[in-house]
Amino acid sequence: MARTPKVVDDRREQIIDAAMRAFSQKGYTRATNKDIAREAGITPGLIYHYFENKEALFKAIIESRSPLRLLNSLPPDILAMPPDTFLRLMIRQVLGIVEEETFVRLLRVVLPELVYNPKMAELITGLFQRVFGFLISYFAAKMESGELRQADPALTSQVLLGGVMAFVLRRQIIGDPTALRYTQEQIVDAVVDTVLNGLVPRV
Amino acid sequence: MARTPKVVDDRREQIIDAAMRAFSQKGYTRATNKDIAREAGITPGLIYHYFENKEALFKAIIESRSPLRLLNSLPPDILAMPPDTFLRLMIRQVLGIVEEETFVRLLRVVLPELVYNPKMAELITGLFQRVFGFLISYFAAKMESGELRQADPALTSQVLLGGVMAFVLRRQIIGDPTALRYTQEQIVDAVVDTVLNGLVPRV
DNA sequence: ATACTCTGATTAATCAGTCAATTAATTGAA
DNA sequence: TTCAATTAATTGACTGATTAATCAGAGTAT
Repeated sequence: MARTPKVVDDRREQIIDAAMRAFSQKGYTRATNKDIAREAGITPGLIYHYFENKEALFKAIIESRSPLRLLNSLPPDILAMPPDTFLRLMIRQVLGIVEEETFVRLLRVVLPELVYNPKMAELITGLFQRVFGFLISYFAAKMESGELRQADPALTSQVLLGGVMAFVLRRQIIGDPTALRYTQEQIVDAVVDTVLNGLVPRV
Repeated sequence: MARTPKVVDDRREQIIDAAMRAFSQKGYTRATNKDIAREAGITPGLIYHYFENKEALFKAIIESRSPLRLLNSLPPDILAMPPDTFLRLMIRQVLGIVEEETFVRLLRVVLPELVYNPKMAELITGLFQRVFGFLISYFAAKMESGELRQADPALTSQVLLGGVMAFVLRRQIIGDPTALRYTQEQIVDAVVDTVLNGLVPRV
């Protein structure tokens, strides 16, 4: 029996979804075409009707599932907000998106590949550049205006976002129960509070 | 011709080194026994004289190359030091070890495996637990004594070490040139300064 | 009819692991 | 000191299993 009559219209999307699940569980090399096909409810041969080869399928995942809404989903007047409000909003937003199941799955696919694949590394570098650029220009403006004290905006951004990202890795990739005990709100509070007020007591 | 007369005494170590290089370049699955053998200057068959199988070789890498000297290499009286001195010393030490070629190579081997292998994740969880435990007890003590203000020591530790680790990942795994522009000393300064003094101006 | 979708059998290549054969080092008996 | 016997290290050819990719033809819609 061949094609079950239009069970799914968009086979391409369906295969991408299946591949994402397979890759995120087993990794690119270990996930076989058979795995992907089983996950998508099709036969291995069909994959090659929609994708040139396995690598093209991988690239399609990255391109079609990249989290570009990250910055666009922030309110437009955010740059004028005071640091406390801005950072809370920004980090809450980042944490929310980045800990979504979809993104975590993408992370699990990309992270291992990142290690061996310079092309992938460049891609991620570019993505970071945009997020950091946004934060850096905010910090620079607020340090200029005196709302924040003078410091290297780039280093500061790295420490801030790095702190968040490392938390996400420990929670979602390592699955460390200690790190999973906290709510996203607690994490936002801790990061913002630490970075803004510092640990040294204020007199 | 068979065995070249005692060119190397410790074949086992030699194979572990070769495997580490091969795995860190291609990844566990993609690196073949042939690759490892070529890297070690031997033939594939010999690997099985020293290791039961490929997985056992992988485990041997993890066990024999784990960075346990990390905490032991700190001065014994460090816990009594004031926060500024302590953190500088601690972070400089961590950064120094963690950005060594050996450790970076290990990181490249472990990180991808971490994503799919729960056993590996548990192992890393345990390792983190020890490092964090050390930092947490220090923070707790200093918050108690009033040298640092009250906060959740665990969250604070995570933000601090997370900030450093994320920096390392961006530099050594992604190889982002922007992040590589900084010296280790600059990173130490930025992290310590931000976390201790905060970004809000002191009046 | 025609064009598109899909299957499943097949192919060619790769790779982890095995094994018999070979060589080097070690031992110890004379 | 000599050298035959023994033990250990090493090779490289081989196997059996797996897998990415191909393809001819079957099924379906228009």
